[in-house]
Amino acid sequence: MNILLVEDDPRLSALIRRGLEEEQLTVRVAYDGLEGQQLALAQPFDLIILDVLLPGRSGLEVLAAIRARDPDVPVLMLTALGTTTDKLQGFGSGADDYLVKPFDFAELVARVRALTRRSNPAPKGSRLTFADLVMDIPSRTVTRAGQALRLTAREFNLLEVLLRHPGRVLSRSEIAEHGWDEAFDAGSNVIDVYVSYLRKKVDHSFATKLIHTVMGAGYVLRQE
Amino acid sequence: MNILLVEDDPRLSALIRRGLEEEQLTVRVAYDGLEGQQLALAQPFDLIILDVLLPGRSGLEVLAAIRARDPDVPVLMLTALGTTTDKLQGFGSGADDYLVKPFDFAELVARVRALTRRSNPAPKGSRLTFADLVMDIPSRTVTRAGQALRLTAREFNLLEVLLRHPGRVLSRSEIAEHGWDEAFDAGSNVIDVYVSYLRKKVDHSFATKLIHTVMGAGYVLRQE
DNA sequence: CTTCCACCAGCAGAATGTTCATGGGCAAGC
DNA sequence: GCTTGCCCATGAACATTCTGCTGGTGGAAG
Repeated sequence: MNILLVEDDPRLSALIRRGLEEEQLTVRVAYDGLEGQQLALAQPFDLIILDVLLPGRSGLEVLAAIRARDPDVPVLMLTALGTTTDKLQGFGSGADDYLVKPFDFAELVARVRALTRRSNPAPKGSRLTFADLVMDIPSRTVTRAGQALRLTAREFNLLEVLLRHPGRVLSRSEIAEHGWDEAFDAGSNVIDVYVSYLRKKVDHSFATKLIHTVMGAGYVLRQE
Repeated sequence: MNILLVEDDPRLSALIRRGLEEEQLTVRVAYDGLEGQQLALAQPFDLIILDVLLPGRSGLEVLAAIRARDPDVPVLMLTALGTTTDKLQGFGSGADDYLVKPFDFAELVARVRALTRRSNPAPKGSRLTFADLVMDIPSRTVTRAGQALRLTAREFNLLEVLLRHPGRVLSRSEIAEHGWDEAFDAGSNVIDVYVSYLRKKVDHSFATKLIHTVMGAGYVLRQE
């Protein structure tokens, strides 16, 4: 995880850098606004921590320049200016969070984590979960409430399709597209049959059912 | 933009609700933890504002339950507990932001905006709303005032047609075109019957009616 | 103000459509 | 040859959709 820290106070920037590196984050430091802006525009970062009061070019100007080019990168403003007006200016320029000095270092880390969490969609494709249902793709195992389920290949594929679109109603043809190979007879009831098999293994021995049918539409993975 | 506010203090929740509604946001309020959790799991929100100290079930427990199901929805914790330990607990449970009471209302709005800004690549056209009626297309769910409605396929189609042309009077043949397939007997009263079904589910148990008849012309979705 | 009539609401039951569960055929792997 | 997984066909159970009808409503004409 790559972080850009723009902070002119060398003592503070060193402190923050060291702390973040202990959290397994990679930190690049810029000591004035211009340098920060150039770095931010030159390479992609996962997060930018930006002081407001900077020599050369204010943090707000830098933020505006960054947002013009990249509206998505998370930016955390970090400054001694704590009035609501200051905060509104920061958010107004496109900041995602605003932390007032002096701050507790643990809180900074927590906010950094919160901002970066979403941008890095956890090792996706390796594990899908819904409620107490857990599917591990590499090992092709599925458990519900910790109890292992023995699924056949088709059943596994079908459940995978459902797990990739939780809460969304999937029509039979959508399911067929993802879980069956090209040739698929629309007049067949294979999908119904496999949903039935799946239910027997996934839902039958549990109180809360997860697989639901929506008449005239298809099937959904839904709680309740 | 749909927001769920979980806050037991009626004065404060009314205040926040009013303020957010002035910002063109739709707000649903829950007054205890259990209600909040049920709502959060029952329908998709763009943002959840969660008090920590709640009767029934603490905000942290509610957050954990939400995160188990939906790791993506932005959650802003809002509480009087302002120590770093409290904040860390909040972030640790999966909060995206943490605001300590008393707070400046403008800052809350700014943080709400910051959190919802990004999350909006919501496939447009995926949700239709009118007054307190919300239709979510992917999950094929419809709620009024947060309460789920069970609609059949036809009823759903019909309501969708109405929701796509709010305030416009739709003739029977226009409705038939969109909600029924080609072959449609003009001499039939099917549409009247389905409007009747819809009314029973959408309007009957609410004071303000949304579906209105325009004699000699058709039907219209209108408030008042 | 009353009458009339096209129009509409709502019901009940028939017709239709959809889904579920099952048994059995077939093919592949052991 | 036996087991296992995959698929099809069938009918029963169920949910939905439609039709036909009765009674009610509202507005224009008298």
